[in-house]
Order: sequence, then structure tokens, then C-alpha cells
Amino acid sequence: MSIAEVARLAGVSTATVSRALSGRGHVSATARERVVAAAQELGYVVSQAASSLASGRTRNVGIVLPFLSRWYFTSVLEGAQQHLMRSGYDVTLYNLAGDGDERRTVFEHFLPRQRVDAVIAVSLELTETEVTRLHTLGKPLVGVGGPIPGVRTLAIDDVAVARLATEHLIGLGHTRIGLIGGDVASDADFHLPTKRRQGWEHALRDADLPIEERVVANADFTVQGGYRAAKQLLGAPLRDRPTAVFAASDEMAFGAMLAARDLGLHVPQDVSIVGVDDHDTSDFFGLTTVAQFPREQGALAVDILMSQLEPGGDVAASDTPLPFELRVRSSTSRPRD
Amino acid sequence: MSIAEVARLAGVSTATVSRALSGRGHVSATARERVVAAAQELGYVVSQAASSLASGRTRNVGIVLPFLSRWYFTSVLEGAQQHLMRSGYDVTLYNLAGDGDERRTVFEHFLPRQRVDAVIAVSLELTETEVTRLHTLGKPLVGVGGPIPGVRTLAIDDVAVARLATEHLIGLGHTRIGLIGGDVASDADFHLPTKRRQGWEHALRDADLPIEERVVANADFTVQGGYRAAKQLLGAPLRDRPTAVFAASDEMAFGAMLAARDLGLHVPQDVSIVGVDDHDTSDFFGLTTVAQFPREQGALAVDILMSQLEPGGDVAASDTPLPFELRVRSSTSRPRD
DNA sequence: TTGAAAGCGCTAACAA
DNA sequence: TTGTTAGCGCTTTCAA
Repeated sequence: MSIAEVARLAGVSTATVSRALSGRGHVSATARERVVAAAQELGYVVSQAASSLASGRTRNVGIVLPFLSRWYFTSVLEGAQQHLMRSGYDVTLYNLAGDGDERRTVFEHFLPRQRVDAVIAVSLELTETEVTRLHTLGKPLVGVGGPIPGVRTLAIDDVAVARLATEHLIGLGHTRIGLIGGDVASDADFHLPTKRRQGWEHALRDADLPIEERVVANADFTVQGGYRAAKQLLGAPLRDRPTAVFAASDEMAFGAMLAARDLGLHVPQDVSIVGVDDHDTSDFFGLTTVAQFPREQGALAVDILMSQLEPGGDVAASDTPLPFELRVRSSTSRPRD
Repeated sequence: MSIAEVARLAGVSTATVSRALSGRGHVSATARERVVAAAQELGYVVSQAASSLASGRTRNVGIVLPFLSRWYFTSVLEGAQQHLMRSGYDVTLYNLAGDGDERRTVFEHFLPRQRVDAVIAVSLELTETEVTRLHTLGKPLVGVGGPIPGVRTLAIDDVAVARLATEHLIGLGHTRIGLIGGDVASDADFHLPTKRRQGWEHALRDADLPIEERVVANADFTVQGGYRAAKQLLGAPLRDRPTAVFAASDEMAFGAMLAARDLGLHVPQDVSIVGVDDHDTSDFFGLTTVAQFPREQGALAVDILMSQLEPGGDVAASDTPLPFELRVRSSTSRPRD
């Protein structure tokens, strides 16, 4: 089943078939119709290999991410994949979970072998070597979830997000506001924990509130980690115990809510809790949070790539900052008098 | 950067380079060394497109799944992807979430275009047309998570799993055991809800316990759904209230645990709860569950494909049933006297 | 064990 | 607008 058979059946040349089916170059309406009909009849689908070899385009995008097991990553992936599929692009997945070896293999072996036209890197801080490698290959690259030097990246303003969450608590009248931040290990990639901590500090400082180390506990962005950290903070004697906690992710906030309950504290009467993300289950937990929109972030990354890949593609998706939004639910309230 | 340059530098023909690098055909040790050195020096990586076109092999496997947002699916994907990468294979992801249109596009347009050597279908019941389409293309296909007629599939024995969970409760002395099953919508794919319900029924019947509709509530496999269903079951007057609940997934079991707490019931003193999966957070919740091993299932699917794809591949991974295992934690105990 | 050379199926430059 | 044709870079027969 090759293009030649379609050409024969349609009574045109292979070049015309190629043009008609790919939409590149001019083809008369009649020719196009006959080609489409012939292709349909024969069940013809172009061979990607042949097409790529001849054209240099693969119609395939590589998506590189550090984990598959966290809500944020799969959401970005889902958004990007759906959007790419609509443009006729395939997605090749490179998951870097596991030893660091995998990372090297991906960059030195998998990505260069001309299988992808472009790369989306999710929450990965690429090294200069890695960026250079992709650029020398002429592969457009866009980052999602944090800045990569010299590369177009999409990320919410993490400082502002944390500040917004904290200001929400301050606005309710809280003055002793704890922080469940990210630990050093999770800071590796985009200093996200650091930024979210900064936002919390800025908000406190602006309100003339003290920044105290004893209301800070760090964790690894899991429910369990958030639980442990919250136990630590909320187990303190009443005079030291925060009346509100800002958790740097919803999953940690869930852990904090469970910890509060296990300590016999009521949320929000005894302690208010706010997270970041708007995870699928946050609504169920009644968690107040600052929503970000990873599916849309994935889709936007695709738009940007398409504008570089396709001649008439959506022109240069603008540089507007990514949206985030406070969603107030039942986990926050005024402190008890 | 083509094979010709490597050949020139190594002082051999392109055929020898191809043989040396692919490992197919005989090459003298010296020739191989020189080729490898030359390739290394030039940073040469074969062009997949050219290689595929010439050989008919893509070294790429398509993985089709219905969702990305659930633990089971991403775990299978992760296991399969890591395993494939080790064999030098890429993974192209086809996520069918969204309208049914996507499903058709994937099968009629994306999969046939000679981009993949084989397909792994996760928790999808393919139609005959879809299976035939793949077979005519000569693409090996293996299913994970449920049977596909006429296709090698990997799945735990869902009836046995549910029976085991229920028998655990019976063994502890429970006689009124509720079921949080899957609703009709989620039954579409592999009748998994139906099978897990059957296991529950078998266990009860074997123990001469009655099967009562009023201790059954169905949900959609989410935490929230499990919560609602459990509220229903556990809100019943004492004489009707089950002393134990089998939930057909861990996520629903989490919901049930939360519901119990909100009703002021203690787990396991007032009600025992058991799930299925051994989700990442189950240990944290102290949830007794029947573990299955999706990462390993994904890896096994790959082994099977490899044995069909690679000449000397692991020969026919055997047909042994997939393992599952009761993990007893703190959510189950004897009923209160 | 090696090399020469004929494709693999398509695209795109060029000519008509 | 259409057709002719020369590659794209590799693999794999076939012969040596």
C-alpha cells in the first residue's frame, strides 16, 4: 500500500497525491477529491518513516518529565498530548524517573535520533549541555513549570502564588501563619520550594508579621510528608501553634488536614489550611487553594511549538504571565477569638 | 552527519557500519571497534526515519490508555516505558480521554501510519474491528488490565482478588459485609466492577452469608465517590449497618475511611475497610488491601512484545497468572462483640 | 567477513 | 496546476 497505488487509482502522479494529502502546494479541487477518494478506498495512510526521511519533519514531539506519578505532571502531559493529537502530531514520552543514567541516555541517545521535531520539558531544569544539544539539533524546545536559561518557558509566578495564599490568611486576621514548604531534595529542579517560601515571607513582612523558623516544616510534596510536617507544627503548645498553615502543594495540604483532625483540631475553627494547585480532589476536601491550570499550560506549550514548527501556525503565543486564582473553600476562616 | 561519514572515518563500508552498530550480521572485532570509535567521535546517532524505512522496524511501541489521571494507568505506563527504554525502544502515547472521536482517530489514523512496531492497550476493551485493524497491519498487540478476545492479555483474576479481600473480612468474624462497587459507567471496559462484585458474592455464599442489596453502593472509583457510597452504607441504622466494607479500589476505600470518620465511626473498631490496588498512599492510610503490581504488569507486557519482535528475545513469557497479595494493615480487625 | 548497490516510500525542486 | 525525478539515510541482499 504505497502512494503509487493511490496515484494510479486516482489517475494522477505521486507528487499530486502527496500534495493533496499533505495540504502543501496547490492542487485542483477535482484532483484533490479523486485523491482523497482513492486513498479512502485503499485505506491508505502515509508512511511516517518515508515522509520524515524525505521531508525532515517527523510530526512527533518529545515530552520529557521527571515523574509520572504526580498530578501536576500527568495533567500537563494530558493537556499537551490532546492538543498535539488535534494537530496530527504524535507524542513520544521520556520519563526520567529512575536513576540519573536514564537522563543521560535520553539526551544523548533518544532525543538526537531524529524521532522528534521538538521537545517539551516539564519541571526540569536542563543543563546548558542539554539545552545546547537540542539547539544544535535544531529542535525547538519549550519548558513548562519553571525557567530554563535561554529557553522559552511557561511557569506561574510562584512567589506571587504563595504570597496570594498567605495574604488570604492574613486578610482573615491570622497573625501566626505556618509554612509547610518543600525540602531540599525537591528544590533541585526549579527552586520552587524556595520561591513559595519567599512569597510567604513577603506577605508576612508586608503585614509586619514576624518570620519565625519554628512555624516552618518542610516535606516532599506528598500527602504523607504534609501529614508529618503538620503534626510537627500543630503539636506545638498553644502559644506557639500557628492558627493557619500555608502548604506549598495541595497534596501536602491534604496531609495537613488529616493531621489536624488526628490531633483533634477542627479545620478551619482551630486551624486554617491553604494549598496550591487545585488538585482534582481539593474540591472534595473543601480545601482553599490557589489554582493553577496544568492542562492549559501543556496546551499553551504546544501552541508555542506549533508557531515555530508550522509555517502558518498560531503566531507567537504571547508572553502573558500564566494565570492562577484563589479558590476559597471551607478550610480557611477567621481565627477563633 | 550520516552513516557515510562514519564509514569514511572508520575506513569501512556503510554496510559494515550498519552491521556493527545494529548488531545484526557478522563483523570482525577490529572493524566493530573502529566503527564504534568513529561513531563516538562524530557523535553519530542513526536516523530512525531512514532506518525504519529501510528495515521496516521502528523501534517504537504505542501505548494506548483511557486516562492518565489514575494511579493504575500511570503505573502501568511507567513500568512499560522504563522497560522499553532499556531495550532502546521509544514509547508513543495515545491517551483516549476526551470524546470518542479521539478513539477512532487513533485507530484509523495514528496507529496505522507505520510509526509503531507493536501496541500495548491498557484497560481497554478493543472492538473486533480495532483488533483486526492492528492484526492486518502485522502489529503485535498485548492487553494489560483485562481480556481482549483473541489477544494475549495480562490481568489479575479480579474475581479471586475480590474474594480474597472478602474472605479476609469473613475470617475476622464479620458477617455483614458491605460492598462499594463500580458503577455502570465504569463497567464499560472490562466488567471489572462486575467481576469484583462476583468475588464478593462468592465469598459470602461460600460462608453461607446472605447477599443483601442494601449493603451495596456503587461509585466511580474516585475518593469522592467512595465517600458518598460509604456515607450511604454506614449511615444505616445499627441493625443494618455493615461492620465491614469491601471497596473495589483503594481510592474508593480512602473515601470510605473518611466517611466513617465524619460519621464518628472508628476504623477498624466500628467498621473494617479493605480495598484493592495498594495505591502509593495506602500504606499511609493504614489501609488493608489486595495489592496488584501495575509497574510489573507493564514490564511484563513489554517482555511479551519483545519476544515477538526481537529474534532472540525472551522467549514467550509464560502464561502464569498475575500475582496479587493481601496486605493487612490497620483498617481491618475483628468486629466489636 | 566485507563491499557494492538496489531499494524502502515519500517529498520537493524543477520543468512543463 | 501537474508530472518527472533526484534524493532523504539507512538496511540488506548478493557476490566476492
